[in-house]
Amino acid sequence: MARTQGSHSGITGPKVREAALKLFARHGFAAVSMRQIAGEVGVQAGALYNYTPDKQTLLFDLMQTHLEELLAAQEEAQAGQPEPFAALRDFTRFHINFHTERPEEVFIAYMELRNLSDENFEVIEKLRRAYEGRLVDILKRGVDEGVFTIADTRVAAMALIAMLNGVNTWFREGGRLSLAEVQDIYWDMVRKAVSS
Amino acid sequence: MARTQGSHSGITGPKVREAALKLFARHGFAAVSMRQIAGEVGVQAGALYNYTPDKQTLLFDLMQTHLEELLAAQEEAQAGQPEPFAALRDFTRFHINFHTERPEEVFIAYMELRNLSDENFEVIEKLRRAYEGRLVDILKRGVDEGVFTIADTRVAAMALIAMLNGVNTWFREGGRLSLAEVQDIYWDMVRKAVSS
DNA sequence: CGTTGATCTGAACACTCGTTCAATTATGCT
DNA sequence: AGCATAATTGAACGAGTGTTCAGATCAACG
Repeated sequence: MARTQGSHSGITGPKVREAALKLFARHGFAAVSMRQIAGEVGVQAGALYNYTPDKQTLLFDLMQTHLEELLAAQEEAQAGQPEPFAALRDFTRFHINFHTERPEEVFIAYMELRNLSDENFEVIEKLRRAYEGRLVDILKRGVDEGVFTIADTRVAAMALIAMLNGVNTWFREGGRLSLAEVQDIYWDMVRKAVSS
Repeated sequence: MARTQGSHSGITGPKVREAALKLFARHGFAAVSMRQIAGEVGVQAGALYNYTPDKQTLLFDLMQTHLEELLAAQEEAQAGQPEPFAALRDFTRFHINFHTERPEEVFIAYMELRNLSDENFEVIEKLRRAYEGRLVDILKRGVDEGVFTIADTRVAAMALIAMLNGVNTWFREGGRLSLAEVQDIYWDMVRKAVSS
């Protein structure tokens, strides 16, 4: 056997990314073999190399795509909100919404940084910092306009993002709280944390 | 060659744990081989099995020791502080202090949970929840006494711990901010987040 | 000083790993 | 219908995996 019936890069390609995403998130990059990914796709290991030059690049592509989508979505959600208070509220809700919708991507993007090569790490780190910068900008504007009271803008941004990321460790759709309730609870804490 | 000069379980034992700690934190459990650990200790791989029944137990022991020390240290730091406000302040400072002092242990305890067997995971998870419970208790007392205003105690505890854990991702001794300054900045945010 | 038990080596076992590639078959265009 | 090319197989490569264990050597105690 060689080329199989119905095989098409437009079908197998996404399948490979989905399988890698699922398995990397569940077991970790280093613990997942190319043969496992191939098995999940329904193909032999060799076939994966039509879709990625190597295992590491497969991981990198997943991370890069995720972070670029994050930045694009955030830009759209925030589009032209000049008021710092409303901007921070929107950022909080957007962050929770986007991250709970993509638990696997988020998990990988935070857990597998050390499995990236130096060059790949730099690219990802730059994207991560860009997102962080969006929040820093909002906080700075709020401080300038006297709306927020913050001891250290940079630290506050890190603290708030860490807090919001925490949602992913426990939130499950259909649990005790709805997503809207969670968003309200966190916005309440964020709001108070930057108030006087 | 066989037994080497100066070899002693009282020396090699701790060396093995230190090497495993360092390497697991740096490269991840799955990416570190027993031969690498042995190399770091200055011994052949087989000798490690005088100190652990297998690789997984080595990881488990590191996590368990860390969490038990965390619980013990927290208990001492908090000893008989009845006032919720002061208790929360002490908890915040203690948490930051303890975690920045042990970045490797903390990193492993959060990143390598999925490499634990089911039974080992349960043990670690119970310890983690016990620590979380300490904060929940403080928050509940504060709410009962009317000192804190919190929408959801459980969620607030998760959010605050996530926020405090975030310190470890960026704080470096000798950087722009001293540990005391960081503690003050975070306490300020924690305090406001649970206020009315 | 001799002996016992603790400690380590070095080789071996049975797999698994990421990656490559010639051969083979299906698809899509002319 | 014929042909180029896209997609996949299956075997192979060399290297590395956790773990076991007989045999060798050292430390400590009587």
